[in-house]
Amino acid sequence: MEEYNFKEIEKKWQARWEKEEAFKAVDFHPTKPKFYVLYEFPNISGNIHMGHLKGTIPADALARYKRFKGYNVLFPIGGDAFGLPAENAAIKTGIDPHDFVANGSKNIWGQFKKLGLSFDWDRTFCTSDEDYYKWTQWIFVQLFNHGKAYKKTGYVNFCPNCKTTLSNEDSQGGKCDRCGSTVIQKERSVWFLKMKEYSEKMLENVDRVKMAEHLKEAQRNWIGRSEGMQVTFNLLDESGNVLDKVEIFTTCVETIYGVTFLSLAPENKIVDKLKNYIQNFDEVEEYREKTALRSEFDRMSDTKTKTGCLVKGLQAVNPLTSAKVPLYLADFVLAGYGTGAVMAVPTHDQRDFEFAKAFNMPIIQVIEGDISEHAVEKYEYLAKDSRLMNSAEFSGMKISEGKPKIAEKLIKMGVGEKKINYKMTDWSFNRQRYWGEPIPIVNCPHCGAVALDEKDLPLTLPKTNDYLPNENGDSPLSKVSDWVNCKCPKCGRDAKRETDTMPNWAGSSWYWLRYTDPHNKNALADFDKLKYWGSVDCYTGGTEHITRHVLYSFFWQNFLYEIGAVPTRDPFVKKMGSGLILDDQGKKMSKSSTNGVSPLEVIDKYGTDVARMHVHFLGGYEDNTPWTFDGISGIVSFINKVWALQDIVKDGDVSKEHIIPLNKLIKKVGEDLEELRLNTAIASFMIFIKKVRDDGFITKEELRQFLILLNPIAPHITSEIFERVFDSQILDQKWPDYDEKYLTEAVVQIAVQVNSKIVARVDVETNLSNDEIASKVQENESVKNALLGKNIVKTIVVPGRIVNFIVK
RNA sequence: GCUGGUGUGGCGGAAUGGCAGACGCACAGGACUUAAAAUCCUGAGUUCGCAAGGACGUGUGGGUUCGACUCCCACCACCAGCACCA
Repeated sequence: MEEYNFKEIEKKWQARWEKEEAFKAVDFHPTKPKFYVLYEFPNISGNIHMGHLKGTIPADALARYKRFKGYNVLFPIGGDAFGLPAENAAIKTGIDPHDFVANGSKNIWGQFKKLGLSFDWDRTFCTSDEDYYKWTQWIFVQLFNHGKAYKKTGYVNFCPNCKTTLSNEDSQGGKCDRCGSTVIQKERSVWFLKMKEYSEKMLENVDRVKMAEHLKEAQRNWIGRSEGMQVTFNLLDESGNVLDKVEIFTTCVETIYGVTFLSLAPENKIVDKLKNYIQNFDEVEEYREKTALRSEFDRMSDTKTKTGCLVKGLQAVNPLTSAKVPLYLADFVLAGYGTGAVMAVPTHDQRDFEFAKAFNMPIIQVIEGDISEHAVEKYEYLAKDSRLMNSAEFSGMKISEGKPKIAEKLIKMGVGEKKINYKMTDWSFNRQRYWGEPIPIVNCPHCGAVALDEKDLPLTLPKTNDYLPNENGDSPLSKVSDWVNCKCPKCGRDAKRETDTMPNWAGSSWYWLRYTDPHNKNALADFDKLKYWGSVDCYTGGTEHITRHVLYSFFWQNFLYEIGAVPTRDPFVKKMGSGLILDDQGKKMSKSSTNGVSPLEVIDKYGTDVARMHVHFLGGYEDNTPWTFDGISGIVSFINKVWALQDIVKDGDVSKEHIIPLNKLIKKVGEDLEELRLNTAIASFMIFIKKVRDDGFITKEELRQFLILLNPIAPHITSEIFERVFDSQILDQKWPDYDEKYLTEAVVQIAVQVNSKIVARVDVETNLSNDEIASKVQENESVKNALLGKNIVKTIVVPGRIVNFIVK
């Protein structure tokens, strides 16, 4: 047998798969059940990197496996193309982003083909294709027409480097998601999508979709649900007349007897409303101006120093105690969360504790615990279920008992109601960028904001060669005046188009739906096709998108479901987060990392099957694994052994020597593929091949089954051997079944223990009963000796594994 | 700080509460070879011992159990998410 020429053979099969369109998904297949596997489509930029290899090949293995199992598999690919790389290239080199994407997608898909990925190439598209973004715009119009998109002026995240507004999701950790610059706050008029309304539904998505716990937790954290109470405090003037009221939000209503002041966000409107009663309004204004200058990130990163400003002339009344307490403005109180006002309980909230110390405020302890150094905080006293004190009739009660009673009293008095707050805010949706979907809105001086009709979509992006915002920070589109000036679709008078574009996350928030019907001209996808393909059964991709893209996806799918555009609420049944390939510094391996290894290099040197298997073998799909060439020789040697099976193949059905190893292999590999635990699947292939090589033969039937099992992991070599030996296509084969009765050997070695200490290992027939096993092992000399003169008080038998005699 | 996760040889990593370290790499010895590479065989957790064999071993300390990497409690370290969210 000649050596395995991976270069030639892998190329041959890749060409054949492409020519024969081997992996086309069939809409409405008459007999096969559907299975939808999705890999997070790549950003159209340069070349593929290790992250793509790590992310795609397990999905490919799953897709190939499910086809053998008789499923009609949809495994599509596309391009996330409205994004930074194309725009940056345009700014830097003047290349038209349309061309950049056309070339870039061709390049990256070509490289995917070299990975031997079994995509349905008939369903590809980029988010920047006109007949795709037509429907992204259509979704925006639906959001607008259903009151889920609105424009509002206020302080929003702004990246001074990218010169664009950003959403919270794009500013995680106070850094711009695209360039890493520190995000500042800027006042602008911004389009928002009412994502916050969907908080509960999105939390339900999080619960339902199968995902690793840490991913669910990250999402729950981001949505930030918190149950509490909204309580009304009356505001009085100096002489005690009720002027107004202020609502506060608290999750710790049990501490209400310990309130010694209220803290308001500097932006709180009540201050303006009661301006005339405030004696130090100059001071108040000065404080507000000072805090306005600090960016929100600044305010949040400096948590040590507490600043504030007493509002003189006003006081608040604790509804339960009637105690009059002062009012402060404090910049740690965020205007955008809850009511922008909190009750301060210095003994049970560390921030209030520090504030009270800084401003010499009185403190009242209402829950037992040591308050000499720190406040006794919620997580602490709740865990202990401590007792209340200084709380009138509730004193002495445990929190678990007192808290609901205090809440009930406030509700009865009409000054409190239960309330749920979320950290997640509405999605700030427009960007001052060229390369994005134009927002299909016309601003008419008479009709206001008017959405385009469906017949006028797509609103295409005009060509330009000026990709920078103007000096006011308006989108580059604002400079294309013959595009901007238009007629109002409603009244026909002169109007101007919205010139901002959508964020790069817009197109990715629904793309899995389009794959079900990518060429549809009349709808985002045919409803029956959406129904047929349903939710994505397994969605693989990076974990870095878990609190961005995946949450946006939940949001949009919920909305589309509610307006009847799609038949399912959950976009995905299961979401798997691909681990990272790390470089030798333990950092994410990327193109920019100094010692980044390109998958193309590896393929060139070792072949695709080896590269794929090596990455699988490095570790679990969801684990981060450092890249190393160490160990790749083991895979090379395995592949060579697979090739050499052709030398020892002989005619015949499954032999009695191999029937058990083969059945075990079928079971193990199938289970591992279901869970994408491919490292252990590979280990079991190695064990099997060792066995047949030791025996010096493999029968044709055994080889047939072996090649099918291995094909999802090493598709090229298995296709080639199959064709050579069986003169037919492996893709037409069915996944072999295993038989329970061939999973255990007739005789197994079990360990015999006396008082849990191993004294012997004994071969035992597997068909014996527990009692028979116990007496059989006692025939063994070492066991006999160990039991000599002892009294067996208990015998534990675990068939196939262990016998333990407890003696006295 | 809060939340979630992880902790196993020299390394990557296996183990439904039942023989810890599968499989692979690296390593050592051997075969083949003039030699090397490749290939094949053998060995190997640590430690004491020439050996037979013994002791100790899954981050640390306790517990439950006939039996714990696995379950429970406390602690430590690392990774990730959130972080003045009331």
